[in-house]
Amino acid sequence: MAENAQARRIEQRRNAILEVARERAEAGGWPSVTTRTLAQAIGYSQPVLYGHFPGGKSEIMSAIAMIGFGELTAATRAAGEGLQGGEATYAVAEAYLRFAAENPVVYSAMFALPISATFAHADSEPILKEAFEIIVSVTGDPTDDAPTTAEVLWSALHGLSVLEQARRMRPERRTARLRSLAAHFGGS
Amino acid sequence: MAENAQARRIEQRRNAILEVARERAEAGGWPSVTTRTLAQAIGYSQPVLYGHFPGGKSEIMSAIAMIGFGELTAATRAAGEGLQGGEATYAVAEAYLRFAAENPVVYSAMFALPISATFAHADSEPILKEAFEIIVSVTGDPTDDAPTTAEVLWSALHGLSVLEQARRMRPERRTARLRSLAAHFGGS
DNA sequence: GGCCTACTCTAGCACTGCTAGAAAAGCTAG
DNA sequence: CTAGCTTTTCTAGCAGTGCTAGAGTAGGCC
Repeated sequence: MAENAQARRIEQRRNAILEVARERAEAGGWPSVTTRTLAQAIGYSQPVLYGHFPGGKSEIMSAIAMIGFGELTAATRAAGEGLQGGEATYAVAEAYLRFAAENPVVYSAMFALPISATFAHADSEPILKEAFEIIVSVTGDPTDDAPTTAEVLWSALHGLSVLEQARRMRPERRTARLRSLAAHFGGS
Repeated sequence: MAENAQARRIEQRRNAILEVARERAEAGGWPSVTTRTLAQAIGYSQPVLYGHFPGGKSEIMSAIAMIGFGELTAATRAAGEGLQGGEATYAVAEAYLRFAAENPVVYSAMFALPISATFAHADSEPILKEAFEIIVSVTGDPTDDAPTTAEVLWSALHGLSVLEQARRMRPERRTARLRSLAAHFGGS
C-alpha cells in the first residue's frame, strides 16, 4: 500500500523534473538548465535529481530525447497515414521539419547525445527503429535497397532541420526545399 | 622596424593558439580545450588568449571554423575539377564526407556556432558563399532553381556527416549512400 | 641612467556538475 | 506513546570552467 503511493510520488516527481527541464530548455537553451535551478524549480535540492537520474544532467537530457523520438514518430506516422508515393514523402518530411522547428532543443538533444544507436540495425532502441521504419516506408525507390535510401533521406531531413534552425537556409524557400526533396526521393 | 617584428611575433602567437587548440580538440574534443590548458600549452597565461581573441573560447572556435570552411572549399573544388554530371556530384560529395570524417571537431565547430550566415545569400561571408557555389555547380537539376536544390543537397551532406559521426548510419553502406545521393541529385 | 609605456602574470570571481556526510522525517516495534 | 531504525533530504563543499581586475615586469625612448 504505502509502497504503491510512494512509487507514484516518485514517478510524479520524475515527470516533474523532465517537464520543468524541457520547459526551461525550450525557453533558454540547455545551458540555462542547471542542476541548481532545476532542483529549485521542483522544490527539492540537487541530490534529489541524482536519485532519479544517477547519470546527472546528461541522463535527464537523454530521457527527454527519448520522449522526443516518441513524439516525432507519432507526428510523422500521422502525417503519412493513407498517403502514397510523393505525397506521402512530402507529408512526412513536412511533419518531420515542423517537429524539429517547434521543439528545437529537444530535437538537438535527440542527436547531440551519444545514445549510440544505428538506425537501420535490428538491435537498436525500439523507438528509434520505429521512427526509421516510417522513413523507409516513404522512400519510393525500388532500384536501390530501401534502408540505404532511407538513411540518405533521413540525413537530408536532419540536415535541413539543423541548418534551418541555425539560419543557414533561406526561410522563404522552405516549401520549395520540401518539394525538391519529395521530387528527388518520393519515387513515381 | 620593431613594430614589424612585433606584429610578426603576435601573428605567430595567434597561429600557435589556433594550431594547439585544433590539435587538442581533435585529440579530446572541444571540452578538453580549456583556457588554462591552452594558455599553458603556448607558454603564456590565460589573459594573453583574450588579447588575441576578446570573445574568448568561442571566438577561437569560430576562427578555427573559418579555417575549416576554407579547407572544405579547397577539398571539394579539387575533387570536382574536370568532372561532369553524376560523377562530379559523387566526387564532391565523397570529398565533403571525407573532410567531415577526418576533421570531426573542426566540422562540428563550423556548424555548431552562431556564425549567422545564410549560405545562399549574397552578403554572407565570402568563404561560405564560395563553398556554397561549389555545391550549386554539381546539382544537375534544370527543372528546379539550382540554389534551392543545392540547399537540399548540402543538407543531405551535412546530415550524413553528422549522423555518420554519431554512428547512427551503418558504416559498411557508406559508398552505397554516396551512390544513392549522386543518383538522386546528380542529374542526367 | 631614469622614465614611461605596453605587455604579462597572479589572484580571484561567479558559475558549473556533482557528492560526502549531517540532519530530518517517517515507519516499526515494544 | 515512546524508542530506535531506516529512508529520504539537505547543507556544505570539492574540483573544474570561462573570464577579468589590478599588480608586477619587461621593454623602448629621451
